[in-house]
Amino acid sequence: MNKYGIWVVQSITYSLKVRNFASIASLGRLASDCQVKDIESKRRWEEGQSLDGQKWKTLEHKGPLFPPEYEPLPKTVSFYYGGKPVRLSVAAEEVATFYAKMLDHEYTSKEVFQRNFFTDWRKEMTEEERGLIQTLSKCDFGEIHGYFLAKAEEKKALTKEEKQVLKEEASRQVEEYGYCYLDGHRERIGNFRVEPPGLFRGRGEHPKMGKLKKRVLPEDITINCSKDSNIPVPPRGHHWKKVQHDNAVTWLASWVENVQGSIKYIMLNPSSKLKGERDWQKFEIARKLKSKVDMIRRQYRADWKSREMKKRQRGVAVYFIDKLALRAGNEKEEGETADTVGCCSLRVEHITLHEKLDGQECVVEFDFLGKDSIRYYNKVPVEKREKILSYNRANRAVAILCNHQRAAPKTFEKSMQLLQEKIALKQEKLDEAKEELKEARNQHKDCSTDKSRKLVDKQEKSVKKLEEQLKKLQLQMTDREENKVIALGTSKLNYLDPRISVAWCKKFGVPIEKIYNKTQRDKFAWAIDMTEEDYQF
DNA sequence: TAATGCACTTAGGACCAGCGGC
DNA sequence: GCCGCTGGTCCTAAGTGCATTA
Repeated sequence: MNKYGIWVVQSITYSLKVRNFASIASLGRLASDCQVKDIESKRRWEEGQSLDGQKWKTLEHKGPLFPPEYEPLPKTVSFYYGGKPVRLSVAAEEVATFYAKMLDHEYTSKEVFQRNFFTDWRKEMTEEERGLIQTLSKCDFGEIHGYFLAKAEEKKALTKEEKQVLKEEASRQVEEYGYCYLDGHRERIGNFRVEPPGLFRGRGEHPKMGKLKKRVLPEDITINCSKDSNIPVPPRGHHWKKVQHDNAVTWLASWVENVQGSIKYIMLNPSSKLKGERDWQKFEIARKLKSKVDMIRRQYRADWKSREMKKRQRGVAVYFIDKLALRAGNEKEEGETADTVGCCSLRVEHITLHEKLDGQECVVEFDFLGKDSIRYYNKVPVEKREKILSYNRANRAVAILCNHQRAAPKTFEKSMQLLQEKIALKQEKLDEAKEELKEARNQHKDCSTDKSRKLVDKQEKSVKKLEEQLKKLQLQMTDREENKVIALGTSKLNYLDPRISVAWCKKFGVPIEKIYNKTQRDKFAWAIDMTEEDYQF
């Protein structure tokens, strides 16, 4: 991700946390209303918080729990190829059962899923099997599928006592493997089981759906624990990939999964001290952000007027994150995951700009797939900027490129001062109008009549009008400031193809008089006459 | 400085137990 | 007793972002 992206991403994290201010504040009130029952337990969260990145002093656990070995199918259950029963090798049969178990799922109807499964399945076959089984459509997993359905039914039909035995066995496993000792506290582990083999189920249109998730062996697993603790014992006949004692991390065991090459971790349960502390810190950051958010909002608004395109883009990105709580949108490797985006990775096709939509002006329509391929669809009215400013910026960019500079006009400071006074006056009027509107609304609420309704309408219009006038003056000020030492005339008259300007005016409904004076219109009469809005340079 | 690695959080969906209605 | 609904838990994919490396 580029520097701009990283800055945005950091800002985003904080602004997303702002979303939680209301709930955090209410929780805070709730907490203060309650008696603190257990000061000891509070201390527990605060004790030993290390500033040097150490996450624990002692860590002891039993290692992860492995899924059961594959149990071959009974002789009576067969896989069929081209209508004939075929006895598969254990490795190929196991992968076939993964597919058979999923037959009811929509996944198996998807071409990508089928292709990935078949490719990976063939890798597990013997030479002889590979020679025989060449087409998925000739494969019949029906009997295997039926076998597993029957097994599920059998499980359902177990007696109460039999179910109790299974439950007790599960509890025993949790007791044995589901806890660790961290700094002397017995803590629940979040996921103490190694993920079982199966077929990868990505979300959305994932290019790797159906690929074989291989069985994880002790030899794949790195154990993390205290040096002086009882080191977890690997299953008989196996050994760990590595045993390390890194207290800068919180995980107990890890391995690399084969489908995406990412690292999987065994970590603590959210109820643990470690996770609780981090959660607490997260909300503390959000609290700090609360005092900065006004400044951030002022900053991104100021950035919209920046001469640098990067800053303007950043300003818009942060504005949308703030307004819509979009995710940051990191870069992703193409073809490796589903095509999903966030704020910074949005593409042109995800956005439609409407001058008017559903009675509102300047509406941005978002339509994209976000995290987990969940569709985001939203129509958002945004703050309007004067189009003339955009034109002048383009003009200015050329002038800067060509170094068309000028001395600041002698009257510049004075005229800016006047403009500032005008803005202040307008702001005052706007404030007054808002007060009057508030008053009118209150009166209408107390005693609702036609007259009071009309008064509210009138005041609303007045506020809107003043807001627009104020915005216009502010834009004028920005434009003048940016133009202070730039001579636009030369580039406008000599370097900018007037047809581009004319087409732009036509496309966006900007009167040509706004950009060309009488002399310029005469000079460019040919362009005004011949150019349509779709003109391409 | 960009790319990559690593560690962590977030979040959707599967699964399961409990419950009420029929 | 069966069935469907609901809510909680578990599982793991899919994000984010800091740290490290090239």
